[in-house]
Amino acid sequence: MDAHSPSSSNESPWLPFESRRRARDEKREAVLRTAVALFLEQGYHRATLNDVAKRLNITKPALYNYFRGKDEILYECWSIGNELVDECIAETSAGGGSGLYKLRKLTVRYAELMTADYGKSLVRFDIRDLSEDNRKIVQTAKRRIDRAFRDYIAQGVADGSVKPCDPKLAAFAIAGSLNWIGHWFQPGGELSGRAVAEEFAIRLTEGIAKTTTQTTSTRKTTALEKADKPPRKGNASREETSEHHTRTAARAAGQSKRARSRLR
Amino acid sequence: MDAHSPSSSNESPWLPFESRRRARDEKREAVLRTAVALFLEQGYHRATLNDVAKRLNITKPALYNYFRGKDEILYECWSIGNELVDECIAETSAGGGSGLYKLRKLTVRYAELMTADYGKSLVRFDIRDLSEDNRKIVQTAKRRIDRAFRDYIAQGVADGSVKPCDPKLAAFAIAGSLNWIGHWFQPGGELSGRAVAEEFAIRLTEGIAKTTTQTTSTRKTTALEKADKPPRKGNASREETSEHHTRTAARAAGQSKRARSRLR
DNA sequence: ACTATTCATTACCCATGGGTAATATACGGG
DNA sequence: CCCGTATATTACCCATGGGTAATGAATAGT
Repeated sequence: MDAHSPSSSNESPWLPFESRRRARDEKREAVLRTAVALFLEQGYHRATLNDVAKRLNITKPALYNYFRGKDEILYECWSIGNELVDECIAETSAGGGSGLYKLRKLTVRYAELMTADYGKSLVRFDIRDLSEDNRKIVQTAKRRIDRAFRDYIAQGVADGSVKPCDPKLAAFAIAGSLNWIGHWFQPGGELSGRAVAEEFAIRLTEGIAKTTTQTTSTRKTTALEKADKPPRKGNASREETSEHHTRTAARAAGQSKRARSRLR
Repeated sequence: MDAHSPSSSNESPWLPFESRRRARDEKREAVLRTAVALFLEQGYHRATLNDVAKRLNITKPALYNYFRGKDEILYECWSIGNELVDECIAETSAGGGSGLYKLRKLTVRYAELMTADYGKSLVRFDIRDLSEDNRKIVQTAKRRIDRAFRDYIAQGVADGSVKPCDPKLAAFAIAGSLNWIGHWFQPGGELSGRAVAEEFAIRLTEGIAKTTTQTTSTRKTTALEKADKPPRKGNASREETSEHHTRTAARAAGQSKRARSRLR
């Protein structure tokens, strides 16, 4: 599994340190994966830190090596989900296309996020369980997501791909329906997350689209095929911020910007 | 306020008893009104029974004269909301009309419910906070609501008022959007509950309706005007079950069927 | 080998809050 | 006038669970 055995004594003295740091981050993420799953299946208040620890084969105080407290764990779970959404928005905004095209693209991706744990955490967790500071961050982020939907709709109205409507209410209607997926979707059902996402993307946007899509429900192509401007796909401006851990003595310092690894 | 002063000694010995019972029910409902408001604004777990009592100018143990415990209060709040929904469904099913008409009727009413406290309790409260028995009741009721949406859609597909689609997914999409209203709507905003309901009814059904409604958003007529079969309005089969209190010695017996007074 | 750091454990603290017991007050009926 | 019922209060119990202190076992670096 690990490629760094401590056999060769000198040569690359950084690796042990790096591998330690990596191991630590992996454990941190394991805590979050376990926590988000447990918070979702039992609810934040019913799930105890003992439960989380037990599922990881450790004890409660060990968790405090990685997090300041329960609410910080909650926040970090939410934060991962938020990063995933931010990526969706960034990619959608970066790629071109009509307002309708962007709206559908975001809808598909967002819907699929709602079928996975970290996505669900965005809509199932209660903002009031967070600290004052984190709560403000979350509120701001929520507004940003709402803005994305509204902007795409407004853009679609402007460029003619979307029927004239109130972007605010339309965004509420679409996002609400998507958010609700996070409440009812259970993996293992008859529908895969992807299938639900595709279906919802069509259903939710056909009402306001100028170009009426055929909804025969037996279609097997992607939800985006009919959008009026497929963008050139390829390099989508992968900005890699390469945030570095400044881990010093302070145990479990507030490191809300975790290394951008392939989570989930 | 009360018309029953104890001056005249005999004549109508029932009244004092009746008035006591009425007073009791009013207090019970006052508790529920306060509780639902508090549970919504603070969340069930953060809101304590002391908070509820304090807001009523009483103390915590006094609540136990009316309810067995916190979870029962939660259940009763939910139950009132559920009764309101049941009335909507009953009236909608009783009145005639096409599938689309019924779907829109239910959508409008349900949306408006979501803008009020007892309606919100249907979607904001966590089923896992209830006792085993009550949880089963709630789950059954939720399925019944879902069934209503699906039935109307399927009926619409059958009678040609709704485009062919998967009733299950369409119902999820519509109900999800409506349920989400209970999460974001705050009275006192720029939009009234009724306005939101009307707008959503149009927006959510126009995607699957065969008869495309004009969505100019400057329209001021009701959401139902274009439906293809306005039913004869009038006596809508008011079944009054006339449930009676069997209040005996047992303090706060399980009286999940409260007197059907004008709540809210 | 020696030492410092990391990370986990056991044992504990204690605020919170749902729920109960004992008790006081008001009131209707005989 | 007294009693039973209903309803409220004060004072308390105690299980729960987040969080901490003291401590022990690995491991890296010199």
